[in-house]
Amino acid sequence: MIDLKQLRDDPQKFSERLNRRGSYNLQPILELDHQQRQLEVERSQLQARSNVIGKVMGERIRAGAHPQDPELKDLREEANQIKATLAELEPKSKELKANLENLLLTIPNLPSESTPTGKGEEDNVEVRRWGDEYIPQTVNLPHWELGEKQGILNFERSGKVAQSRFVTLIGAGAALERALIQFMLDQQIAAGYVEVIPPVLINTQSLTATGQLPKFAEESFQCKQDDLWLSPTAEVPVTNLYREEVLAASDLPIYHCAYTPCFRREAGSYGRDTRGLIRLHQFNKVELVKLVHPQTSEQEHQMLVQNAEAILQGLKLPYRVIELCTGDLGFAAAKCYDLEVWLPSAGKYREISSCSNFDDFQARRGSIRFKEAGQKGTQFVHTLNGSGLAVGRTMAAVLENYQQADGTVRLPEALQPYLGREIL
RNA sequence: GGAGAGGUGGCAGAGUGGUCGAAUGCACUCGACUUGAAAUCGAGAGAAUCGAAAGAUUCCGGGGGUUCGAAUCCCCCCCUCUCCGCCA
Repeated sequence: MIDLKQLRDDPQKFSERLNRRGSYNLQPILELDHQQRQLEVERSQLQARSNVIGKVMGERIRAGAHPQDPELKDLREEANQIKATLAELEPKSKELKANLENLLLTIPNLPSESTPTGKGEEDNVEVRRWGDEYIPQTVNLPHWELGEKQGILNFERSGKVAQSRFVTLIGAGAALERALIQFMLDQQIAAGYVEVIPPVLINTQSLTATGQLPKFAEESFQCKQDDLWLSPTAEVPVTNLYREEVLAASDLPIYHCAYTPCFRREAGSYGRDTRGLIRLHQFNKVELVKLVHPQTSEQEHQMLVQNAEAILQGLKLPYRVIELCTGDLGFAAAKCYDLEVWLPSAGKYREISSCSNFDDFQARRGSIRFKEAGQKGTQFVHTLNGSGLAVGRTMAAVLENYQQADGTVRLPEALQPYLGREIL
């Protein structure tokens, strides 16, 4: 959530920053805010008088006054008047507040100063490339053909069990998936992340806090009977572990890694990536989540990206780092780097990790605060997260980049100990 | 699913209609004592909103109600715990 106070104090500057993303009309928010505050002044003055009356009557009665005394009767009548007026004001005030809140929830985060300005994908900036020398020189089978040929991936039967865009991993395929997960977790735990296995059914409040709701409801699977949703990413449950908490400054930074299945409806992606492991309704991911002191969040973000890169480097998979421009930035993000792995079947780099800094946007929506010892008041933490990595896409990259002329796959050295073999 | 108990400040835990934003303990801050620390003693200190400030309002799981006045009484919902049932 954006900071209403900041918006109010300097609407001009605020909308300039926001409009680097696209065009947003903040006028209705400012107007509602103004009305709401006026009403609030009126309401609180009446309430103050009512409180005084209550206090006075209490004192009199305890001092032995009779409730039927004329003086008390007058007070009681005045209080009843006030109560009637308040009863008219309150529904209005509630409605204003709700409308304001609903509007605020649809405004995306401000891009950070350093985020490049641009309209869309084409304006993203390549930051660096790694591992050109590992790009295969020969033309190989796409991973889904290879996987089906080897009998380690099965899409057809998965469609029977669920729908299209689901996969079943079989034999060495399942083992490879587990090995990748284990490898990723081992690396991230060594890098200082504390592993968690969170719920993957999550409530509406949690999705609202991290920014998936209310705007992107059609992206998630919902269990309507229970107000629960299937987690689209571990970002949601892990960040929400700390929702509505006041942490001690000394608790920060908090680093978590989490392996979870992720579920996405992929509404509106008909016809895109219809084959293979690239775009599924259910996939596995190892996620990195950080809650940090605002002063450190920029460095923490750089480190987070490096932690994700370390997995690709460990697997010797060629990749590049892209910084997203303002137009391509996710709803809640202030700054974001994507890691894109080389995918021979596509002849291009494909996203395999997205590492975002949300500043205090999610923390404000979820009320995740911290307190500096000895200081008054609280501050919002900064939240960050990134994939470390998307497991299915990593498997696709391994199968394609490590394919040999005879149709076998020579496993990356880092994975060999996990699988107890060199060739797949 | 059935029966019972409970949800109070960062944490623990009192409080059953009026001066309760709330005792007490822990943790926290400042001061004294000490070479320093610990221990001890004294003082301070909840959060949010509006306000330049003084101050005002709100907050005792959530929502409604009774009352001049609700943490406290009534209704609904959610959550946690215990027992029973079922189940991996």
